Amino acid sequence: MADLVAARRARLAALRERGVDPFTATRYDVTAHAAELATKYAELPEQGRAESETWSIAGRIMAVRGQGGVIFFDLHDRTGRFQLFVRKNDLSDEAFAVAKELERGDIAGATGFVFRTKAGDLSLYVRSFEVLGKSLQPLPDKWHGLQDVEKRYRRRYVDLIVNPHVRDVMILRSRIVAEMRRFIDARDFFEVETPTLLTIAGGASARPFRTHSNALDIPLNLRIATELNLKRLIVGGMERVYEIGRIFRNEGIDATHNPEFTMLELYAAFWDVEDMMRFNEDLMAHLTRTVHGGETVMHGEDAISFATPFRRIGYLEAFKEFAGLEREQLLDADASLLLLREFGIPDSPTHAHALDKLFERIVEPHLLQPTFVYGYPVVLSPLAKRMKDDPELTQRYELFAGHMELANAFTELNDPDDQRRRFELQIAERAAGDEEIPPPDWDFVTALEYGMPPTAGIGIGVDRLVMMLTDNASVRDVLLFPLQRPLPADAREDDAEDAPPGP
RNA sequence: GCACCGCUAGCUCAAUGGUAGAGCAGUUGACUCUUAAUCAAUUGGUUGAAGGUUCGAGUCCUUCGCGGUGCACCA
Repeated sequence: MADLVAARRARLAALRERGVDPFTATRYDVTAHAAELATKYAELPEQGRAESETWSIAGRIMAVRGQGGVIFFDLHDRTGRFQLFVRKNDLSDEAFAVAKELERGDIAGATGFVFRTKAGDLSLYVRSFEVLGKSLQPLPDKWHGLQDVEKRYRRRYVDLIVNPHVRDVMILRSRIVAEMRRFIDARDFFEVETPTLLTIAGGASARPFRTHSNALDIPLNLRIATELNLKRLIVGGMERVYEIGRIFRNEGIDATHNPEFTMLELYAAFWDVEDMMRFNEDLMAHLTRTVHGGETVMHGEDAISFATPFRRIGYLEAFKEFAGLEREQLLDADASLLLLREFGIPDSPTHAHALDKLFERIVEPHLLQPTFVYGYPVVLSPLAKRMKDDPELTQRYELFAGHMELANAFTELNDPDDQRRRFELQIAERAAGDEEIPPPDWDFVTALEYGMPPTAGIGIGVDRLVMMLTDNASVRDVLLFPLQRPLPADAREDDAEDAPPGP
């Protein structure tokens, strides 16, 4: 290890002796990228030379193939690979000597013209080049890349350098979020930013991360949802708002849960849940079409079609269809607890909790193709408006695909008295031992007392959506820097500061 | 939190309880159209950590660390 770094430092010294210091370089005038050149010169004939056009390309050297008087380099930039061809006879002795010092991992820029080699490969015939940076660490195997998942997550930069697929996924994620914004902005929504630091973290059910404000000397929580603040903006008359923001939940970490994740929440005054369902369908279809390139998405072994309209099934109807269960068995708290035993599921502290467990066991396994499940019981939906003709259910749906929950939407409850009663019920549930129920946010009830227009809202888990559209089974593979336990040597901040990585 | 699996050279991987190895990378040399370049030579190890069993441990046992998967948890 130390030897490999020492060898690279020796190369650095050799470059400096020749008057080339890789770390003094500042800017490089890039006039072309690898993929552009490949497209532009795709028709260049065998042995062709486009000498009249000069290009400058820059990136990381990922392979060096010395051949005596000529050297081939594989240069990688953000668009892909391009080969550089350096010939001793066409450079000064000094410049060729510098080229010979370049190694895998170094950053370089090269200027020249495009030609086709005898082997038929497009390459840049290098007239001049510049060393733009030096790599002092050895890169992983050029053929196998970096396989060790722990190292991939801890040193994502190395993963990105050697595993092109990782970069592709992250670029696709960026495009998904961009397309999402474009689609929403075209429908006259305001993008807003609400606080992540809150005295009461409400709007969902999850344990929050706790922190402390020195200035105010008060405890604070990181938000677990953006819901309540966004609805305050609806009360305030902003009518259509959304936020794509980071949410923090102090809970378990597994293939589909990271403590911090990204959620889109969007609210539209004067819409109801049916409007939202159509919006949701159109958004999903738009994303699969523009970003994924087709309506059908592979999910492991399964093909999932996002062609609209999606399947719709009632919440109670689903239980009936998949397990023959009746309304009373679910909506009665005691009966639902009996069902848990029947299905061999551990006891639940609350009715709401029991229904979630039953849904997960009985219904979710059937939800491969995109499906709206609508009409959630009011006990599960403290912020949703009741159905007009069935007040035990709410105007709420969740969208599932690939057995994963992708979206949750409802017509928002805007009756302050009903909202107050539901918060009071939650106090009881919290007291009954469900630590994930947040304390009530009474100011939100006050906001509703000022009057909120009828409104529909939706939450979409961006990470899971990206998982779906990139066929990744783990949320860590769609996050650039998934949370990892620090290594023992780095666990104590003081020690970490005492021992910087040596030269 | 529980169970199982994994951790060996910079990377990818081998090694019945019996001398820790290969390929790539690196180093030295050859080579003016290579592309996993080739050819010749060559360096490199606290086998995640600490104990234990044994004549002898990468291998068996215990504890610990980190990761992965499953379960539990997670509207």
